Amino acid sequence: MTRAEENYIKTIFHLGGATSQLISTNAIAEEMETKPSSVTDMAKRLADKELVNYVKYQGVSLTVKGVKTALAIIRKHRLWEVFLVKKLDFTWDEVHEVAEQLEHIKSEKLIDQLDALLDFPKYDPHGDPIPSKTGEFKERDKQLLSELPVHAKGVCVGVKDTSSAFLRFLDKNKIALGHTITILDKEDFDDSLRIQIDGRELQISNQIATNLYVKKE
Amino acid sequence: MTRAEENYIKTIFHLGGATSQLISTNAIAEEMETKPSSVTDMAKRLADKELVNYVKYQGVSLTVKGVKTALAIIRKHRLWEVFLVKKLDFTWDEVHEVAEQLEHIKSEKLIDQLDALLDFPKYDPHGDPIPSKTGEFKERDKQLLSELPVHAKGVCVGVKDTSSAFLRFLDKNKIALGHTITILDKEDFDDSLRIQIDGRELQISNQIATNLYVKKE
DNA sequence: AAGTATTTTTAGATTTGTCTAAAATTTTAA
DNA sequence: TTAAAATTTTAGACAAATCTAAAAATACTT
Ligand SMILES: [Mn+2]
Ligand SMILES: [Mn+2]
Ligand SMILES: [Mn+2]
Ligand SMILES: [Mn+2]
Repeated sequence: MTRAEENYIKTIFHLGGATSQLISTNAIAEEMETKPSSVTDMAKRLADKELVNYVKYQGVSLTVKGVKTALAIIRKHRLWEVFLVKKLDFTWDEVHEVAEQLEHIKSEKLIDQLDALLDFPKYDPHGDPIPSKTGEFKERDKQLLSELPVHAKGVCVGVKDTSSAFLRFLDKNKIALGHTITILDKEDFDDSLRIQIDGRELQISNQIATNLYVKKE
Repeated sequence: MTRAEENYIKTIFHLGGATSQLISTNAIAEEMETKPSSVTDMAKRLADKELVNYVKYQGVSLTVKGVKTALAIIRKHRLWEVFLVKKLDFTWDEVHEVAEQLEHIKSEKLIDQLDALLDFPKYDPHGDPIPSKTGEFKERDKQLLSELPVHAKGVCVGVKDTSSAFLRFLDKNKIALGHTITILDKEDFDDSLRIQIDGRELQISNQIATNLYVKKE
């Protein structure tokens, strides 16, 4: 598989998962910052290789083979992200770009040994689950902080927005995965929240609360 | 720089080093298992980018910029090889293929941190020197085992042939870098050697002796 | 249900990197 | 110093991946 093919497969998985729902040419083009005509060309190529089901004018969905491929790439991407943070002192806003390159390295032994070196991590630095070698993959039980009622308590387990800007904002405010958050108050006017985290009190906007995943407890 | 360009630069360095000696189209094609016409095309592209001096019908040599590029790639290749052996339990005959992929990953921080993680190694698993961040690069003081006189003693510091077959042969016979070798006897007929290594006595062919580097002591 | 807007595909072009076959140049050897 | 041999370049083609512009199909709206 070429790098371009792998990137398309990953994007299709990202947009549609393992479902048979057809993903539109336009949606893929948008996500990959390319043109719909390029997507059509690739859709045909991937269909030839039996990685996607392609229905003309309707879109594509991953085949079983396509899903397996996507999970293998995602596994590599997330393991590399863990490596960069745990072993090479990268911050969680720096890892994605490099992992985008490393995920295409072809060596089964490399990824198995990396997994072992990192002690078989279950989640990547952004809280996303790492598929097992055989493609096992379960989303964590989580919800957006904004969905929690007042006085509820939850552990921070992930981020929805993975942009550098958002991640650095969280760093600056010392909000990290693993911390427990209690909702002290909700402002009806703008849906902002007063929260307690790590002994501190903090006022956060709705935009923040709709991009932080917590596990209710 | 594209991956193909990087591979050409690396090959040209491999064949001609930093000298201004012109490397022929044919030699490059042979080394890269491609066709001379493809090499000509690439020679022009690299000349446009001022990475090589290209003299029509004569060959190419690296510019200063080209040498700098080559050393950066070689640095990455060799650091990754050390990583694979030291951190991921690869054997020295398995690393090259994967390092050929990893050497093209673009991230300055990645390679600097890797260097630190490995404790700033000076040599790769095959005894080849690792260029510094600034491109400092000195060949080690070494000679072929076959060039040593009878009764001389030397420390094994590198291999000339880096094929899997040769490296596994050395493993099988417990000949590793760092071991001290004493030449007990030389057979005139076939230039085979009787050597002492690690307390053992061993008979090795001239083919082995002309592919093992030692540092005389 | 027809007409308009949107989406998707096709057709044709471009870039990178490769190839084969033929032409040009250089090297070797009589 | 020519002729033959070897090397190198050119010309033209091809595959992958992309683009633009135009045509075709689908979706929306009145
Ligand atoms: Mn990522
Ligand atoms: Mn991630
Ligand atoms: Mn190598
Ligand atoms: Mn090496």
